[in-house]
Amino acid sequence: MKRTTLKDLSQYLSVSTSTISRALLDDKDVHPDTRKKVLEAAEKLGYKPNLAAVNLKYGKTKNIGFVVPEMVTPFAAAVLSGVQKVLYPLGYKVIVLQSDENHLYEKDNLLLLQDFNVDGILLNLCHETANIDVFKQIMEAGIPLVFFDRIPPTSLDASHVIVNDSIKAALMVEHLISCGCQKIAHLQGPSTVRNAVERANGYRRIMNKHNLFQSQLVVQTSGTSFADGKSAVASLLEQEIEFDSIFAYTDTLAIGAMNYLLERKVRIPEDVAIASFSGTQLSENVFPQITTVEQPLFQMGETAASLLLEKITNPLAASQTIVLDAQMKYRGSTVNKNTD
Amino acid sequence: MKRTTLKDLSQYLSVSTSTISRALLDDKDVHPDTRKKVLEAAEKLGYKPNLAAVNLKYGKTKNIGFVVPEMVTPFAAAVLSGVQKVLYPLGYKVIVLQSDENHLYEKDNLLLLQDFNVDGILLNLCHETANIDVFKQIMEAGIPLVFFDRIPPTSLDASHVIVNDSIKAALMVEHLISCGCQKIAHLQGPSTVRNAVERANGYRRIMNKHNLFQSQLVVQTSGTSFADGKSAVASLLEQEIEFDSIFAYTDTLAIGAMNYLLERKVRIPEDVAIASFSGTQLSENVFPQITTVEQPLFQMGETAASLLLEKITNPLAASQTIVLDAQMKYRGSTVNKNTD
DNA sequence: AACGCTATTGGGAACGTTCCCAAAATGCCG
DNA sequence: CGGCATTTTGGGAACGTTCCCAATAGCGTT
Repeated sequence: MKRTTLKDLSQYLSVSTSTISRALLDDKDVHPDTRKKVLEAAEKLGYKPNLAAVNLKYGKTKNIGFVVPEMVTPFAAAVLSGVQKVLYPLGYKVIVLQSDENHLYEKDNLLLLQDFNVDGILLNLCHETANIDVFKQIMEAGIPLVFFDRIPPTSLDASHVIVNDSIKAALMVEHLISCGCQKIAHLQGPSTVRNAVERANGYRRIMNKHNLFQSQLVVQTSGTSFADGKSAVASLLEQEIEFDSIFAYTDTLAIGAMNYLLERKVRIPEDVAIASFSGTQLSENVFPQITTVEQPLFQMGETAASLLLEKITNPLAASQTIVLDAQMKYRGSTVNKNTD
Repeated sequence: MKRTTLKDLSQYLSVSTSTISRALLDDKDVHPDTRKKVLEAAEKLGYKPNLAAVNLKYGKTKNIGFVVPEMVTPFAAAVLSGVQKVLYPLGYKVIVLQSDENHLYEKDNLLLLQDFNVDGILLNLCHETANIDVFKQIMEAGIPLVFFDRIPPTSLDASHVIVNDSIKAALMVEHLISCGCQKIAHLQGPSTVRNAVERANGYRRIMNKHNLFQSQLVVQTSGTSFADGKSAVASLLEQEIEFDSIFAYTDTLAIGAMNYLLERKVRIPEDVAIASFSGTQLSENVFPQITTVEQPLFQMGETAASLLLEKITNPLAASQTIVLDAQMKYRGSTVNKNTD
């Protein structure tokens, strides 16, 4: 069961390991005949290079860390698919870690990846500022870091992939208004996340523009779970704050809120219209389907992976921030609100 | 920026690399004083062992493959958490691969992992029989394979983790009957998956027992997506087959079906009760919440990882099949069906 | 003081590659 | 056919560990 090594091939063919290595690596100066012989023998003996040895030699592990707050939501999974699409054909291995929306775990995860000696890290962070020191330390250790979706505030010298949150949030609020909504509640998400703030800014801008803004309509949640969405809308009801629609930071918040309302026989969208921002399949797999800003998640993964590769192959490459275009999806949770 | 190596420490302390290695590995015969010195120096110079070198030395990669049909459903994510819980503290790296419910991709993934020289593979397969040869070949190459959830039919010498599908499915059908259901449709899922067949068996047994079985009530879907659930229930409606409830192979099928019915103003559970089998968060995050057989997913991951570790540390360890206990969860999609 | 223990240390091979450098083989020219 | 350039090959160091084996130091015994 022992793996066949270069040495085995060398013995089998009575040719030095140097030549074999060259033949296998498609080196120019090796005789076509010997190359052919080598390739055949390799095939026959089932030779597979020992990656540990190669890694040792090159000083690279070909491991990439992928750290996300959670994976129970399809968000990270969709991004991961894009990442894998780019990275696997190149022989990279993607190591997935979940931080459980806890920056302490996030720190552990990052340090673990550093121990693993990964060639680079793709990160969707769970707290904007908590681990800045860790990010810095890792980058100083020569491990490139690329952020996607939720990025850190200070300008670390790292690449980022985001969407234009503020503008698309603004468009979504305009849409709600065009549906006849006036009292648009906003479930904002944690203030420790840049995204949430950006989207809230877009919301506020349009609400002000139409002279509809009321601070009490904005509910800040501590997380982004379904439960957070529920408790947010519950608090609105409890305080008897009137609202005819909801714009939520994520699909999960929106769905949590919607379910809470449906339990109370509130009609969607007739009584309350609902819109969100995210782009996971979730918004399509509930009833009614939720109007949302759909982010190009697969593309986000591809882009982040490409940026990381750039940094890996050339550590001096300039950092970039790529802004992807998200799409408006109008669905049952908002349209035809007033046709009853 | 160069990593500090044993040699650096050796030079710094004027002590041989052997001793340093011993001190770091907690070898018994090294003087306490020198050990202390070594540990301090290692700390000070930020020594991290080069895993590539260690792997080369030991002939292990400490990489584990985790291959699943998809990750957009929280199922695999929950199992993965359990796997990580067990494996990460031991220094293993988990490489995640998605097969997109396509056995050709599954094959590619497995071969990729073999190229990566992983120490073992955790696998939830997407087709029972298609890749048996690949499984065999990989196991013959000395890479242990542990199956969870969907396992292959023939008795490969591999460990498995499953739940008792048939019994729990039966219990669920009994529950539906106790809710007053008589015409229980079953969305079966692909016949190429053992699970689906087991659950269908449980269903059929109880239906027969109560003399309720009608073959037309069973719809076999080609996949397990939301869309499959929709089209399955659509075909029932189209054929004008009467049903007062649905028992679905997975949460996704159930939800797809439910949404389709809700769109058509069918009341859940009053007109049609719905039950499923899975245990993902999905069933709780729709309205009404879905009655389901909840599998212990985290535990499934832990168990599978432990079984794999056993095989890794002792290649001659006997294969085991561990059957976990799933829990019945009664929720709004079935209870109080007849209180209107 | 010589001896034999044990506790501690050092030297160096080995893991499987890659690649530099030198050696050998080949081809071509006059 | 000698000499030179060019193609092709081989030897062996290096990557950073671990661990076997040998060497040394320390210490108690007689």
